[in-house]
Amino acid sequence: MKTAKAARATLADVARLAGVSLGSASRALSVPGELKPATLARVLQAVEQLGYVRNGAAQALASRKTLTVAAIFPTLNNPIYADSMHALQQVLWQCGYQLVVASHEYKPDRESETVRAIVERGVDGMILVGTDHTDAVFDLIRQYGLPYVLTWSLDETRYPHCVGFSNHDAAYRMAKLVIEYGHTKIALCGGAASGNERVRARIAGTRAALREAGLELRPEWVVEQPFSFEGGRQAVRQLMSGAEKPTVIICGTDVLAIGAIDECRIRKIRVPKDVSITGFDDIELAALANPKLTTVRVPSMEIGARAARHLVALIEGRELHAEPALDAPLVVRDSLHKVVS
Amino acid sequence: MKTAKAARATLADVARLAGVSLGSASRALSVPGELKPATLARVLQAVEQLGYVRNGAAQALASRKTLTVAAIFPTLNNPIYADSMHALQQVLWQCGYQLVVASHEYKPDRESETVRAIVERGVDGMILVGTDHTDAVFDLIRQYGLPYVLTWSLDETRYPHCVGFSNHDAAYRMAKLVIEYGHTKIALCGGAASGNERVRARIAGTRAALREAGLELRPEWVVEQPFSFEGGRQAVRQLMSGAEKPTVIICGTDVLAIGAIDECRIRKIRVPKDVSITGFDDIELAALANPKLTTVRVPSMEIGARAARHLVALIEGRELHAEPALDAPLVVRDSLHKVVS
DNA sequence: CTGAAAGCGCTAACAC
DNA sequence: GTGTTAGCGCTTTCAG
Repeated sequence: MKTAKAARATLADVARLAGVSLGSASRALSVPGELKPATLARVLQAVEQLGYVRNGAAQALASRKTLTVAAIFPTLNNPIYADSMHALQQVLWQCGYQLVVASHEYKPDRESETVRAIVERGVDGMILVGTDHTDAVFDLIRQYGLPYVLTWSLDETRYPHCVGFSNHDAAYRMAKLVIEYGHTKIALCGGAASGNERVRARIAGTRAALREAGLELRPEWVVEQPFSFEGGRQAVRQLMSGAEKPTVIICGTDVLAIGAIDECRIRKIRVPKDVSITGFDDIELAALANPKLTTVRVPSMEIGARAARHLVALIEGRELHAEPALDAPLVVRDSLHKVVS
Repeated sequence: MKTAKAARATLADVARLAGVSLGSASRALSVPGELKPATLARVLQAVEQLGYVRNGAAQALASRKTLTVAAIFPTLNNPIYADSMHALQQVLWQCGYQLVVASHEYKPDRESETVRAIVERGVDGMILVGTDHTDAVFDLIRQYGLPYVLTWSLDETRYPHCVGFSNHDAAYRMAKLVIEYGHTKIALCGGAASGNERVRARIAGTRAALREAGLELRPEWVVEQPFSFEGGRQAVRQLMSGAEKPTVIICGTDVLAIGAIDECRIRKIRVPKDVSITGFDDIELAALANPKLTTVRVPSMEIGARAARHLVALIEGRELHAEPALDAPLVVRDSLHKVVS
């Protein structure tokens, strides 16, 4: 075993020990095919002997490649993003890239600061969630010609490198189903719409379906809550305390929906008997909730995996088959009931 | 707005525009206090005008600091790790560090490959989960004097930079409670013990409590399953199909426990009436399960936050108050019943 | 307080 | 094939 304190060996050390030039040593590691087997072997042997490990900073500086990409998520512990990041990282690893992650907690300012810090540190590409970002964010990325892909959404943008689905359409289909089940007293619980085209698109999709059915959302039945169990609870308190109560609450995310269900349980409001509740995301929890959640299945993992592959292709200048819009099918379970009248 | 194609401005460009030397420009960004306000202002103004952004690779190469740390988790989408990573990232961001993440999917080989790739890419420090790692991992890290902190566990190590709790003790306390509730027919469902001192310590803690009570684990009631809902389901199938059945299944994680509960529901085995089930982790889901899970509360977020602070202190050579063992209290809910005999 | 200059460790022409 | 030689963009002595 090597002594701990030894300064990290450099490629020059390797070259010296192997009795070859710096250039050959470098080539041995990057384009081994271009070396005579004998010299290659000597370099490799020296590498082994010295326990040589490349210096990424030097490599990045000289080659202008960091072999690193960044992903910025709203938050890292939301299961949908955790799943997506997991898939993302797996694919990047296969492609030989490292993953830097950050989160902005839904604060636009934090996002641009984060992008700046990351561009500064150096990455070859970037993955962002959603299509709605501040000018500061786009300016920073474009100014350096950094390849980037937008995820989760196809709404409100014409940028070609998007990996996602139509939130509008998914919400539209869910609302259609709700209406088909006979509901007319419909409430909506979403998150903050500002800087988030996904919630806007979902609300718009819902509205579109209602409009077609000649229905309308009452302003007092549209509530905006943070994306948390508590947010869902709060929504129920607000929505189910008035004189007239909705027969269904369409929630913008499963987390909200599950919080809402739990609050109903506490208040002895039966779901879906007294009020139906729908979600969006289809996190694992959705199938374990009681009642099981009727929701929209968002392919988080696939988004991550595809985004990774697409970004790497962009970075490496490979041919890009355009990404197809992903499916986000309705998952009909138990939390949405037909209205009996 | 600057033209998109412009090559990234360098510090030399800034210096030239500001009419100062490269050195002064550099100092303006790193030690602004040592500059005459007037020159500082000129540099800053040039930076602004050029839209200058530091080149991290060059900075890292020259300063031998990457301002980046890596965290390697078993998997990124397990909620306990996602929570921990979230807290970790938040604190690192405050400290001015970026976070590189990777996962090894519980494969020892993948872990060492990952560590190697990360050391190569360059980080100032590293966070690992658990104390049990292959020699390859420790050699790699120590050879370069890379600061590192171990998390989640205090068991089976004497390394001073650990942020975690005693899994042995927590499991011991849970088993004590189970015994106190009158159970004697006790089954255990854990994950793979190899390369994972947390599951070993939990099993050992459980055994210790049983031994004190003159009880013993029957080999056929100790099952090893992957950490997934399906693993928990499988455990129930295995454990509850024999002639004699346990009255309680102590699960090594909440995910396992919730899978087990769900399988019981499907098979009409009442929990906790027919069989009690306990978990470990206290993920959000634990309180939403039906019945609510009796479990051990693992402070995932605090582990992340403390690990980040500790690692940064290590990197920056600051004084290190030793980290205290964290609390992992029992959370008594509904899934564990007293045995009525 | 500021300028000059020597690298940091590696890649990528370019010759041989 | 392999060696030589410029840099990559920044930090950091060392003078002044």
